[in-house]
Order: sequence, then structure tokens, then C-alpha cells
Amino acid sequence: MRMSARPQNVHQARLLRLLRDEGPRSRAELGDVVRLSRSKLAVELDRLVELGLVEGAGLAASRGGRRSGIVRLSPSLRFVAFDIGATSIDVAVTDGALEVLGHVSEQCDVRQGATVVLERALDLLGKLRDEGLIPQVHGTGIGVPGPVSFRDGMPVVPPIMPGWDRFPVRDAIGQELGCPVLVDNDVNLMALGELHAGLARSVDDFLLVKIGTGIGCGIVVDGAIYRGVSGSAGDIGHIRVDDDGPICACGNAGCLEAYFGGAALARDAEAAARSGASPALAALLETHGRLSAEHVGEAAAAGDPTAVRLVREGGRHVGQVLAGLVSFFNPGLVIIAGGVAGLGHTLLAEIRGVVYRRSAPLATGNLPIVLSELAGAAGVVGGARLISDHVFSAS
Amino acid sequence: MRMSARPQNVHQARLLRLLRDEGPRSRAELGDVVRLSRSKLAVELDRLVELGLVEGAGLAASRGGRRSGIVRLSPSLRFVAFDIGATSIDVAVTDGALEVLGHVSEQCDVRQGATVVLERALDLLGKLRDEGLIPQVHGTGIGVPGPVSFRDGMPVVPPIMPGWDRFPVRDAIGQELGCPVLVDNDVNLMALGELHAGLARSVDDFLLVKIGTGIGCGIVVDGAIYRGVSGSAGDIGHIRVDDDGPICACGNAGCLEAYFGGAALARDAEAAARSGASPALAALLETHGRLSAEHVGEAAAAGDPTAVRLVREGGRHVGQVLAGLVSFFNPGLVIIAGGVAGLGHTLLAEIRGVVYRRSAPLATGNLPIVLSELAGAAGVVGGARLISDHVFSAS
DNA sequence: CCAGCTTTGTCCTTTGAGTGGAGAAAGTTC
DNA sequence: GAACTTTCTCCACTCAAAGGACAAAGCTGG
Repeated sequence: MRMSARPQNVHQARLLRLLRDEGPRSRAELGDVVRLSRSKLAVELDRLVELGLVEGAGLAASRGGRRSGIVRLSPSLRFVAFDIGATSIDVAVTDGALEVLGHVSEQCDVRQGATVVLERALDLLGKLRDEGLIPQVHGTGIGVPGPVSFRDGMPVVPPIMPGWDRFPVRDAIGQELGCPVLVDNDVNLMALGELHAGLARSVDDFLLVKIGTGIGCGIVVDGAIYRGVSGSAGDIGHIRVDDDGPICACGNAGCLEAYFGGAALARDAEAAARSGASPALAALLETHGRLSAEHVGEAAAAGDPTAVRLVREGGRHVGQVLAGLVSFFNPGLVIIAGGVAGLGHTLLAEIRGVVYRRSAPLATGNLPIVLSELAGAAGVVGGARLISDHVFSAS
Repeated sequence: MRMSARPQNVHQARLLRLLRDEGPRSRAELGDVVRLSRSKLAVELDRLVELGLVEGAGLAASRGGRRSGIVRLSPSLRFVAFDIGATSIDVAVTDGALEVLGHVSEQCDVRQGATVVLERALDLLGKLRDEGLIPQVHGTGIGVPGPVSFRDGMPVVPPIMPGWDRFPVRDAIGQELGCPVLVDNDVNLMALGELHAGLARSVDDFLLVKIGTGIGCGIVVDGAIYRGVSGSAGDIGHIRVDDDGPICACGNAGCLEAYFGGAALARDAEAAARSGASPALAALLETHGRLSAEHVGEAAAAGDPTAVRLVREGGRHVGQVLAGLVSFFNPGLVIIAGGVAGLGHTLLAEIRGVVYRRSAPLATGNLPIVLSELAGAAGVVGGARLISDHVFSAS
């Protein structure tokens, strides 16, 4: 397979990102935006057309004189994103503007190990390929549920991914698909997804808190993911809430995750069901055999006081940790995402209450705290964005 | 006064910063470091000489052929730094390499208001000027003990600085001195000082925790200060440690500062002295009429068990908060600074113990936690660095 | 439908910055 | 002191970018 094209300089990279984020534009409009002479702009656009990255698309409406030619990203551009979760695999294909063209998902336990899980992921991609959606892959972004050495493109000592430690995910998939590949933490990708298509589009510095099986945080500084010196930045699940809280799997007591991870919430819900404190939860336990965060959400929505209390308490603990992080980081936006985000407004109200009360006033002065609107798509859109930023940059 | 010169392009800016940080260099050595043709390097250096920013300084040792000419920053370059603390003013003058040439300091209550305090600061600068240290001021960096709108160059709703809110510090001093001025939070400047001359020289991402009257944190991301969206990032004094802790001046209970700010430590020490729990502290209270963090340090160094306990407990609380921030931010270094840093190894040992036990293992794997070695100079060196980075950048 | 104006696209000349070679100057080594 | 090395300066050459001229395309109003 021919090596897929890359822009040759910063101007071309800039133009590609502009077309990706703002959609098709006339050459004249592009000239208004970028600081280039008409001649040079024409040259760079012609080169992008030659490279097959851009193509003409008819004429724009007149602005009072000759009509200008519209250019757009080549419709055959394709990015692939794998979002590997603790218990699921999501695979999506997007066009150059990162619109999702196809998205398949299946349950899969990440603990089966890298070889098995990546094989399944490639199988899923095969499905999309069979639908004829993928003429050519220009890049692939992969999210995994654990710490990643971004530089090396591999997980490092991931706690919930046995058999993945230092597995060369980037190089293996790169070999397989013959395209550029980047690997990152799944929460970071969700943050990138929100940055691209969600509520964070116009925010430079924000936090995305994902509450799922575990609890993690994506940090965006100046429009880019901040990963820290060893790639573990945002690992907030084991921040201390109290000294005398529940014992956590990590060995310490009172970690946030021990209070309100998916596992902790299920544990508390089952306890409430068994103790008879909550008839609603007891009924759900009877039906399903076990309880999860979704069931608590159901019961809370139905007005079960115990379920509501569980959500409130969880929100309070998240809020306590988040209040500290908001004081420290002074973000312009906080997004709450993950399975538990389905708990909705009860959760959000509680988090907001604690954060607005406990954070530095200057930091909360104009701080929206919102639920993610992208739901399942955030991860894959973020994966596409990650690799697209890479491919659409001057080599 | 003639507007002082600025570099004309990125190459000149790069060369100036190189000479600032690495010291005088021969033209040939510079050629090895920067990626420029010999001719262009010569042109740019000649221009810098013309601008008066750089000058020749004899010949370097031969490297096997003709000796190369050494260039250095002009010795008449001067940066001024004001470090305005809660109870003190520090003024320093540095050369182009940010070596402190003169440093004066005096007690001064910041609550006297902007006009009075800045007047005093300019008086102090006058002293240094009288010593003939300041042929010309190329830039001034100012640190103030509260949140700052960096863009506007003024404090915003600073809690301990009545009369300073939105006072145009940058413009007022700029008018007075006729040079570029930048204003920032004093903790941020200390972090910049450590980045330039301290232990953080080779670290891109680190935290500086200052424990003084209040408790604050300077955040360096990718070699630059991170200020957050409203300039209040790093305001960690009011992060919650416990729900049932001491009441804080901010109205909440259990803030870090209420446990271990300078005021809290003095409060606890005086209580211990009065209750008879600590004879050593009682004696110091007798002598001085009141107690401060330094006295606790003295008593602890002398082996007083109560004083040692106070330091340990304080360290533990700082550690608890810091552990969370380390998990979140994954820094490459943590520096403890401020008056309380004089408490030394007892404090540091306690902080380390808690952080290494409670932070994510990946984040602490290779994380030095150290005491600042710059002591009082960090602030003014940081101020000089701030404005120097600005002046030594392409306009 | 046509003349005159505006906008857009293309070509071509001009400009200017940067490169790299030649050669002189200055040192070292044997 | 001869031969080689390194450094510096000067200069011719290359190449990218700017911007003007002109052609093409479209609108407006009579």
C-alpha cells in the first residue's frame, strides 16, 4: 500500500485542520482567514489537491463578483478509532472531518489480554470494511483503559489490564493496518472528543471526569492533552477522600474510587437491597441477579429514597475531590462523563453544590459543570482527533 | 529615555536566551548549537551587537585552528524584580544572565494599599540606583501575594491585599520606569526562579508548594507557568483536608491553610505553650510575646516533642493534599518552599511519607520531593526570568 | 442585452532572505 | 617553517514569497 500523504509544511497543515474543523470553504474565504498571499495560498491548495488530501467541490455563491471555488477535504479520507474499555470494544470509522461513518461495538473483557482483544478489534474493523466504508486508512487512534506511555505507544503497568504491560500496541496495529497509529488513555481520548465535537469546542483548559468502572480525569491544557511526565496524569481514582472510608483495591482506605466507582456503587446498592433499606433496589436485584450503576439510576429516577441517597453521597465525594482540583487547576469547564453520568441531574446537582461551595471563588466564578453530550461517541471521536492532529501536522 | 531594544526575530531571541542560560559562548560554539548557516548566524549576531544587546568579549581558546570570537550579553543589561509579600518587599537588580547584582528588602505590610507599597518599592529601587547598579532598565517583573490577571497586569479580588483590587500595577510601574513590566502571582515567580536557577532547571513539568502565611502552588507545564483560565490556578490553600477540621478564614472547615498555614501553626504553637504541653514553646512565647513558624522550627530542632508533633501533623496534611495533586498532575519534581520550609527535614520526611504512600505508584516512581535551595532569592530571580523571557522574545 | 463595476484566479516579475563556496586570516602540529 | 585546521567575511547563486497586471467570471442597472 502506498504510504498515505502528509502535508508538507505548516501552511498545508493549517489549511487541513481548518477544513476539518470549519468544514468546506471557498478559496477566497480561506484567503481571508490565513495570512498568506493569494499566490501562495493557491500553490499550497494545489499541492494538497495533488496529494489527494483536498479536492474542489464546485463554486461558492458570489460575493459580488466572480464565484470562488470551494475546496473540501477529500471524501475518501478515513480515520479509524479503537476505544478499548474495561468490558467493551468500540470501533469507528470517520471521514476527514471526523464525522463518524460507521460504529460497531461489542462486549469484551480487556483481561483476555492484548493479543486476543486486539484481534477482536481488528475483526470488528473488518465488519466496517466489508460495508465498503474504508477505501484507505489514513490513521488510527487507540484508547485503552489504563496508563499509557504515549511516546512508546504502549500501556505501562496498567492495573486492570493483565497481559498488556508494555505490549507494543502502536507498532502492532501500525504493522497490521499500514498507517500511522497513536495510543492513549481512554479518558484522554474522551476529553479530545469533547474538545472536537462536544461542549469544550471553544475552551482551552478543561477537565473531563469519567466515572465508570474506575474514575479518571482527562486534562486539557491550551487545547492539548496534558499527560504528565510518565503519562499517568489524571489518575484521580485513588485520591483520598477520608482516612476512615472503605478499603480500596489499591490497599489504601478512603479512595474516591472506593466510595463511588462503578464497583463501589454496585456494592452499596446490593447491600441496600439485601438489608431491606430499598424495596426498589431489592426488586431490581431479584430480577437481574446483580446490580450496577444503571440500576441505581433507574431506582433513583423512580424516586427510591435510598437510591437517591446513594447518588447524592457519591456526587458529594466526587465533588469534594473535584473542588480541590478546580482550585488547583482553574479550568474553564468541567465535563462529567462515563456510565455513571447516566445518573443525570441528581448527580450533577450534588457535584455542583460541593464544588461551588468549596472551590476558590475566583476559580468557580464562571465555571460550567456539565454532563457529556457525546456519550459513547466521545472516545472514538477523540481517537480520530488524536491521529488526525498528528497526520494533519507538518512532518 | 530611548525605548530599549528587543530582538527582531526568533533566531535573535533564541540566541539571547542561549547566552542568558548557558553563559558567554564563542560564535563557533553557537553555530554548533543553533541550526543556522554560518553567514546567517553572523548576520544575526551582528544585528544583536548593533542593538546593544550583545557584545564581543575576546577570543575563545583554539579548537585546532583560528580562535573564535566570544560573544556575551551586554554587561549593561539590567532587569528589575519586585517581590511583594504579605509583610515584606524585596527588590533586586540582575544582569542579563539574571545574576542578582543587588538585593534589598524591608518589612512592609501589603495591606497599606497599592499606592503606598509601590511607592516604598520604588524607593528601595532608588537605593540600588544610587549605588550605580542600574545604567538602564530593560524590564521589570513584579510578584504580588494574591491572584493576578496576567493579561491585564493587575491583582483581581486578592483576599489579603485590600486596596489592590484591579489596581493597574503593570501600567503604573511601566509608566514610572519606562520599560516593559509584567505582573504575576508571587508563587508563580518562585516557581520560575526554581526553573531558572534552582533544582527544576532540567524539569519541564513540576510543582512548587509555598507554605508561608498562606499556602499556594506554582504550576509549570512544559517549561512555562500555567495560570488557568482566570489566573487563579495553584490556589491550594483552601483545599479540603477533612470535614471536621478547624474553621478557616474563608468560612469553610478543614481547609489546608486552617491546618498548617503560618497563622495556624502559630495558633497551635501558642496553644501548646499556654496549655503547658511544651515547655520549650512556652519559654519562647515568654521571650518573644508571640510565636511564629520559625519558633516552632527552633523548638523542634531542639527536640521538643510537641513542636515535632506539630510539624509532623502539618506535614501530614500538606502531604495528603499534595498526594492528590501528584496523582492528578504527575509532575517530575515537587519543591517545598516558603518560611515553613525552614522546618526542614522533619517536615519533608512527613510529606514524602504521605505522598509516596498515597499517590499513584506510576506518578511517584521517580518523583523527587525537595526543599527549595534558593530561599529568599527564588521570587526575585523568577521576576527577572519572567520579564526576561518576555523581552528576549521576538516582538 | 450590454456597459461598467467587483471579485476571483493565474501568471509573471521583482524582491529579499538564506545558502554555500572561495579565499583570507589566524592557529596548531610536526 | 610547511602543511593542515578552524574561523571569519564576502559574494554569487538559489529559491520562496509577495504583489502587480491581466484575464475570467459574475453582478447591477439601464
